[in-house]
Amino acid sequence: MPKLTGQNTLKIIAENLGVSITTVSRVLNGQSAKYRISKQTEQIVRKEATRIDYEPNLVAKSLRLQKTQTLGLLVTDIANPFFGTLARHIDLESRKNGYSILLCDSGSSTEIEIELLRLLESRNVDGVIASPVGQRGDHFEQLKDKGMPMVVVDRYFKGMSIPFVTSDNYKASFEATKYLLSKGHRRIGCIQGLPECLLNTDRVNGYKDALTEYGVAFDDTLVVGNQYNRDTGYNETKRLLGYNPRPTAIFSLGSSMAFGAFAALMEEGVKVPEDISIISFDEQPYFPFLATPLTAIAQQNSAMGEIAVKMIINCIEGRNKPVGDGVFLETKFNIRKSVRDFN
Amino acid sequence: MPKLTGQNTLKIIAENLGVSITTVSRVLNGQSAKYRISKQTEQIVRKEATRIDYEPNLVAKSLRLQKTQTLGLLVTDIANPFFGTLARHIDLESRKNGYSILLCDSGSSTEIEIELLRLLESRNVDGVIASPVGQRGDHFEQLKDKGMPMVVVDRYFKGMSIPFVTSDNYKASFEATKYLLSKGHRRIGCIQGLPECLLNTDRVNGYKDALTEYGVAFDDTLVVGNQYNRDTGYNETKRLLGYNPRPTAIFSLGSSMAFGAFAALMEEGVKVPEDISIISFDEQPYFPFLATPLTAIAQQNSAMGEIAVKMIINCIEGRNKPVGDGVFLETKFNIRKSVRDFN
DNA sequence: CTGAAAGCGCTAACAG
DNA sequence: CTGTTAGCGCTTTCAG
Repeated sequence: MPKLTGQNTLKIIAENLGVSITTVSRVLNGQSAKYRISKQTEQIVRKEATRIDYEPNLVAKSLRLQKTQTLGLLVTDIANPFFGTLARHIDLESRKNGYSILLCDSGSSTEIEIELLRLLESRNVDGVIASPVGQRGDHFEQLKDKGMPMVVVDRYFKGMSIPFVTSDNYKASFEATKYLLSKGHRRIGCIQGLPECLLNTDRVNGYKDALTEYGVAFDDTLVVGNQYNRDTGYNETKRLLGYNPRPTAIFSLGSSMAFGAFAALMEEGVKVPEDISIISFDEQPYFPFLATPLTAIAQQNSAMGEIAVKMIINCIEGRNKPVGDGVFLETKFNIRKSVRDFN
Repeated sequence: MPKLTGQNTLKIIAENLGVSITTVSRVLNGQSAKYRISKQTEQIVRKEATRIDYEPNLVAKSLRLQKTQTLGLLVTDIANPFFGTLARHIDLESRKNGYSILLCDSGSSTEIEIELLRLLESRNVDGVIASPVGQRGDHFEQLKDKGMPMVVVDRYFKGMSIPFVTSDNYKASFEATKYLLSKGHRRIGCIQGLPECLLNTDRVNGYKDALTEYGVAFDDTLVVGNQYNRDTGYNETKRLLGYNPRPTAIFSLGSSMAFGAFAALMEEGVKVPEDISIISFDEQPYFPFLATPLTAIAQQNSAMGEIAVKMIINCIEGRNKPVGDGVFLETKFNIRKSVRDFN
């Protein structure tokens, strides 16, 4: 009696049945019609396959086809809910299209990022969706130039030739700042992420231009921070609190920083929004339930993931549908209770 | 001039150099000494490899070695910060040991879970770390019986033969409930997750036994809910609010449910802890900053991930170090402001 | 309608 | 010290 469990192969089925491996392969790949395989042969092959619970060896298939049906997902921190949500949608959408996800967390280290990119290449992923750590994207461009389909999410670079999906950062930032200005704020601290990152620059520019529109002189000492993380928000907020005159509002260019900022404020006993106002770029589900519900710019998380997958699959499968250079998604401004109205 | 970019192979190096593929393979795998390859040969091989920027084809290697250096990570929802954090540590620890992570999000669907398990098998992962959806773990046992190394995190099953890492759920729940009782609460609503899941049962039992210790009769109408998600917390809280007499406290057996519960309470204008108290099993970073800072049971997230990886690698590499049946990690009870003291 | 044979890129006997 | 050969499991010409 042939074996029932374990690693079955086409060969085993073929031997059990006395047909060729080729035939089994064809049947199981739905090519019976194409090769005019007799209904009867097809029947017995299928039957035997289910009987021994055959599972194709995708590694062998990958090697042969030079296609792994795998996408590399490179993020800076999968524990960050922003990327968690993104990953979820990327995972779902990928699976729908027959791809699996190889997860890589760079921990915001460029060095590791480079290493991981090599790993993904070595593992022959069909494409990579990445949210880069830093300012320079040379290693991304390099990989892309080697022919690896790539899509960048959230962050992007100056003069980058890689298609990307992100939010309309400039516009969202511009309007959030105008909102602050319209409420009478004139001295607005801005906690930024990676300074040279285009994502960041766009947000900062939105902030600046809004000030200009209101005839408020730009004060570069008010723009602080250099990392998209909680500690930055925390530390820079404490620094801003020491300013004289103290800013009346803080615009945080990321939700982790906003969280850190909020924590610092609470720790210092500074009341929001009475003593200081705060707005966050990027939303979190718990924002409405904080001690002071946070006003925030919500990004289209799920759309971002789905579009990224669609773009990369377009690249991979070389469909004619034009792959845009980049997509800027609309954001939603959720006004809550963290901004004081001076009017 | 030989090519410089693209998919290089051992063969290319061998041809460029006029040596055999075997030799190249040996050098690049650090077996020069073992095979007494001349320093000179080693030199030129290494040089050529870096010159053409050779990257081994891990798919081919996997097929040949019957080992993919890949771990399947199966979770119910990667967007949930609990799993996000877990994933992060699993990813880091895996990479340290030379493994990559194939991410699979079941979306809490058993059907998809089964499908994904087959996929992971098909992809020849060396092992799987899973946080199962439901009550029954048959498909997990089946895969394990086929010889797949497996470790279960967070959740676990009755009579399961798969090693697991989780928190000391019973004890943590027992003590949290006692805390509530010590503050004078006698009517304590309990929002549970999957009823038949052992993780849940343990937590419910801790709750029950604490009541018993305080001589409080167990009222099964007070145990509500059936899913580890926000909606459950939200809906069941609204239901509990309708009870007469109304419970004075809610013990939520998961943080997503606690979040939903908190949202429901705020929406209904019920004050925490004045009108009703709340405790959450499982901690979230934002809990201290909510409108009422939530008292919660913190789990050892990072340790859980690291231990899971160590366990699975032990299984895979069949080291002698005994792999325990299961590990129950200590929890930490973080007392904040969400429990009213009736004393 | 079916099969034999080659080969994806790699490692590991075995041979010298 | 180095090379030849076989083969991991699969798909795909090519041949019949």
